[in-house]
Amino acid sequence: MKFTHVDCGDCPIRHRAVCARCDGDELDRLNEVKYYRSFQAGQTVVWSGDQMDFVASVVSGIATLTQTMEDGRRQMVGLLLPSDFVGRPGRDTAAYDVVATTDLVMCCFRKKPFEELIRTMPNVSQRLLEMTLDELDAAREWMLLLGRKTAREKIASLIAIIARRDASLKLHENNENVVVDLPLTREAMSEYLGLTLETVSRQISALRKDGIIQIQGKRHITIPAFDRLLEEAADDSDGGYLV
Amino acid sequence: MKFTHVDCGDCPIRHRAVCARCDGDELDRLNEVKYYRSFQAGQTVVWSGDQMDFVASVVSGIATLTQTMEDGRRQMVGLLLPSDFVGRPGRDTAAYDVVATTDLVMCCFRKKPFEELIRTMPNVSQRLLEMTLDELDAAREWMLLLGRKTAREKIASLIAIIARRDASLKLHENNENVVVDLPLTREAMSEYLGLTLETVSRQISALRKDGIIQIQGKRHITIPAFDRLLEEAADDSDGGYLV
DNA sequence: TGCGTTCCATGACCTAGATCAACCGATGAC
DNA sequence: GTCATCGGTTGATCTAGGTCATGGAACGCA
Repeated sequence: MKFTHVDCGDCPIRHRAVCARCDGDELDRLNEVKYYRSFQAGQTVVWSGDQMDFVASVVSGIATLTQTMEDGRRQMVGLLLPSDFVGRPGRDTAAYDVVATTDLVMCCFRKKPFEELIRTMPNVSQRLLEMTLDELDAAREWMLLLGRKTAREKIASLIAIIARRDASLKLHENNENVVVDLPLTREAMSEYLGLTLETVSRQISALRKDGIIQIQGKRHITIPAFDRLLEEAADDSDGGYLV
Repeated sequence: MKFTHVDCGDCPIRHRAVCARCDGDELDRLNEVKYYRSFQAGQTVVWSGDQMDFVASVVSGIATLTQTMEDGRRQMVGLLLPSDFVGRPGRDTAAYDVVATTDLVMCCFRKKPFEELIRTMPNVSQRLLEMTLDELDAAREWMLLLGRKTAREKIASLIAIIARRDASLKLHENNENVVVDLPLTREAMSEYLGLTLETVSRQISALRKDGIIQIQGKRHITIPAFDRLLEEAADDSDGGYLV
């Protein structure tokens, strides 16, 4: 068994997802059940409770997983950035609303045959286990945020999380003047953080007034000193620094 | 390859954990790296950041996973009941404090050889994937609770969750007079729910005054009508009913 | 028998964040 | 060119839950 790092067939990105360690034969089998789908910003990929006959990884764009209560209260429970994986082998209805917040391209795998591949390709099931464990860690970090952080800390944490995720693409010298484009509306942020959108808006303004962040337009943020943002986030996780 | 449901060697329970589908040979290999550990109530299994050279499943008793911030704020991120699994293949330091809240017996597997078994025994890695996905679902339900539920709803949800978990052992006719023994102190409940222990105490009193629950002693609870508790919990998940 | 300690309940008060409301600029349809 | 909509900001006010403080029951222990 070869262990090579290769792209997933003709996917435009090197998936963190399902095939990082598969060899040629295995990729052929994955490719057989693979197809692409595109969604426009705002479009719903699936509604909670609906049939979901595929699993997928994000190629480009951003999507959210959201839970809704009967009276309309909403809580985001997952944020899908490029290379993230959605879908649950072994379940055939979606447990959450999946919504594209920007234009979105997903690399989908038909569920039934994919489940068969998991059974017969240990590389795929191990990769999936690793990714799921990572997501569980992220969910638990998020639980700390929801349960114990103040509004200001929540905002600072969110900005730091997003900055870290797309920082892997860019280079920053000395963690100064890090630039982020928020991919979420104030409302989506409030659903992420368990706040109202007014509180989100106010706290962003407060961070700006205190010089922690600078804002150009509504979504474009410059962070003069990333360390100071992390202090505001009360973020003692060691993965604190970019790059 | 046989697929049989067997106990894990001489474990006193049928693990939901790692070996539900393994056959004789595979169980032998699991047994080679297996050992038991007991802990007293209150004892710490591992501290966050410490070496953790095993993974384990709970045989009896209850343990909690908790994250602590630098200033002492604490958030529980996992509640381990019998048959639950702890430990992260592929990491060698614990990410959370693991504390026994009652006397606890764990069935441990030495990490290094266990990781090897995952690589070579697809049954084990698939079982682990299923369990991790279940935990991720639970974590996301928990996020909804932390982010959007009121104190009263949080308490009702917690009681319902615990009732459901140990209800699988007992029989209830018609979901009436369900009995639960809370395995947690008021403080531990507050760490679970993202509240203070005073609020927990007050809300439990309120549910008692409103006839949703009855209390004998401090921890023993009778639920006259489980449906009414679920309404209080604002719990629209379909797994709502016992049994 | 008295004395800590642990766990829990409840009262008095305060504050962070929710709620309600007004307003602004950009965009796009007709 | 006007009007409606969407995303965002900010102000005024309210309240759920936090904070601080007191007391009480159960338990172990010398």
